[in-house]
Amino acid sequence: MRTFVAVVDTGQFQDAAADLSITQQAVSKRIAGLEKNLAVRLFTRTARGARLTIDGQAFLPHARELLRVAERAVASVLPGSRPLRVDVIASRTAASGLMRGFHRVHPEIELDVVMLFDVETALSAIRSGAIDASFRAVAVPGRPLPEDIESVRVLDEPLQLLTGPAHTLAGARSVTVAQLAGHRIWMPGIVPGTEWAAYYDDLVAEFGLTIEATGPNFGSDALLDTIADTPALATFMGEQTRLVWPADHGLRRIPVTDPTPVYPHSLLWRRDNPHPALAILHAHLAATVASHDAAGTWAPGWAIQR
Amino acid sequence: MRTFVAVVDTGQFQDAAADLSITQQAVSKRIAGLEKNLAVRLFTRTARGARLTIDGQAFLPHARELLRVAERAVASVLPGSRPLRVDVIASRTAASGLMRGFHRVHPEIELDVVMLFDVETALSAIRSGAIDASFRAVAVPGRPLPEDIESVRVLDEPLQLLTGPAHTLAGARSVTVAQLAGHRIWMPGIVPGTEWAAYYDDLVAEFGLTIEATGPNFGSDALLDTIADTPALATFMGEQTRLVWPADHGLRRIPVTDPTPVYPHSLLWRRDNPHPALAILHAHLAATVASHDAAGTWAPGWAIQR
DNA sequence: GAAGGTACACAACTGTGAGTTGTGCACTAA
DNA sequence: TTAGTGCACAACTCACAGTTGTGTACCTTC
Repeated sequence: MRTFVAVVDTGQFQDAAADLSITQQAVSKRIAGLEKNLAVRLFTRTARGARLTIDGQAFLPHARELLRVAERAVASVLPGSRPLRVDVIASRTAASGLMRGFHRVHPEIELDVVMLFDVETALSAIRSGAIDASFRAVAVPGRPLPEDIESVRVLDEPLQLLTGPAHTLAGARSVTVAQLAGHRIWMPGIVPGTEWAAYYDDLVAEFGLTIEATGPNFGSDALLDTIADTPALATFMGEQTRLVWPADHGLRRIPVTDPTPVYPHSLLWRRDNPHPALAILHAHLAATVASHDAAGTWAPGWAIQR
Repeated sequence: MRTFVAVVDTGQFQDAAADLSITQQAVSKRIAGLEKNLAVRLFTRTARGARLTIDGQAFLPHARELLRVAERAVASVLPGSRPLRVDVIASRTAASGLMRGFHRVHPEIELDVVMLFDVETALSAIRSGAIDASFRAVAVPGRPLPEDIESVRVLDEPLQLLTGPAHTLAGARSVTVAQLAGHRIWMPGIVPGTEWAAYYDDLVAEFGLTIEATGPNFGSDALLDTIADTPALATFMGEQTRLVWPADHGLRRIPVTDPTPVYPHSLLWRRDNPHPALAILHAHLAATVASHDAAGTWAPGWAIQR
């Protein structure tokens, strides 16, 4: 591809060869090989160089695009000034929504979004420099943030109840936390020891809910399937979580009140991380993000910032 | 890249090897080579397979994108069902605007836009099947359309006068064609024998204008530069042509009236071309395109459809 | 804790093919 | 014609991708 583009840019096999520091014959072979693979003639050879055929013209923008993508791919892991690498707690949560908003405002900043296992993994990744920032809930009891990690609370995401159409509460406009006592709430895939587990442990302890956090996570499809079909089962879901689900399947999202449980997202990063885009990310979040610990909401005591 | 993605998808070197019909050792070598080139570890090897490192996670979407682009690149020249290939008379004209509009409405249709030399080249390319359709002005005198080529007039693009800030007409809200007599109008890069030349020949003959079509085309930058700096010089430009030019440079676009010269764009295609997207393109253009030969406009006699 | 199984890495070997040099041919310009 | 330019073909070399064979680490099972 690089050779093809070089020939297009120079207009000659010979000059392209010089650019690539190989012989003209090698360029000839590469182009011939490419043409053979594609079963198409890319250049018309003349005595004054090479001109693109129509197939070559059609191929050219794709070739350039390929080189661009390849360059970005390499840049994504380049130890030097690689794209800003941000860990989000899960796709389709408020955190990735925040990152989408950031990308809209700053499309020039290259981003790589990854998803790590838990806050511990995220912290060691931040400390090692493997990632630049993480959206997580802090600080889980018994795990104070290290000295060199900074954090700022950026968003409280209200939890909603998700039920199937046959659930007792399916018709409610909203439910109070007290009303949820006695109902089975299913949160599969919550791994003990993670911040999710700590969050729901506190929620259970505070309001006497029945949360079944057991069972493997077979993916959100399986979860939603079960919720839709089981009248006695409900689950919690972030307000901003986008369901990938046929709209008419009868799933109901019901706001929870008195108080509204919110999941506290903080941005974590290493104080001495020199990545220029990191400061822009703080500034963006500080400017765009709603207030937290609002009246009528509940978050675990360890997350409340004094 | 394909190997990397295969390992990610299967979670194991062995299964990836089976997918690719090579040995596990070859996969190991390929991944090791990729990691060496990138100077980064992509997988953590465990006794139950391979898991992505953080660098690997960041790299993965780029790798997938690269494969997608590569596939599209091959498809762009695939003799079978390749993307619809359309020739436009020049970028930044109404024709490419039409194609952008078509792409907005039908993003699922793969397009390749090329620019051929003149209507003759376009016609032979259409007949040979190298391209599927072409936006051109027809029918130039002495060159009737072949029997097997169909055409439909799709757009009349009004010409505007483009002047520098010091030009006599720079302050005018609009000018009549009669007012242009005696002014120097410069259209470099118009090659004799092309449909552009035929168009301007007719325009000159009809209204007694002075059009200097001589001189090589050094690109639109050079043209605009000269126009901006030369008080006695102006040029024509399509109303929908987008200038890539600092807005404050003082260039003036002045509508021309009594009558408004319009450049007649037709869509040409081979009657028996079976490409499914071609019919969609006709239908789209028929539905969205404004009327032509409107009152108060002028087009060459050979272009008027009876 | 020993035995067996799984999964990846290393070593040695082989063959393809990318690159090289050398040359030929087609076209252009003087 | 003649000289010059530009790409293709031929023969050769060697690097390396892929193969077989083997080693090692780790997990599972009894």
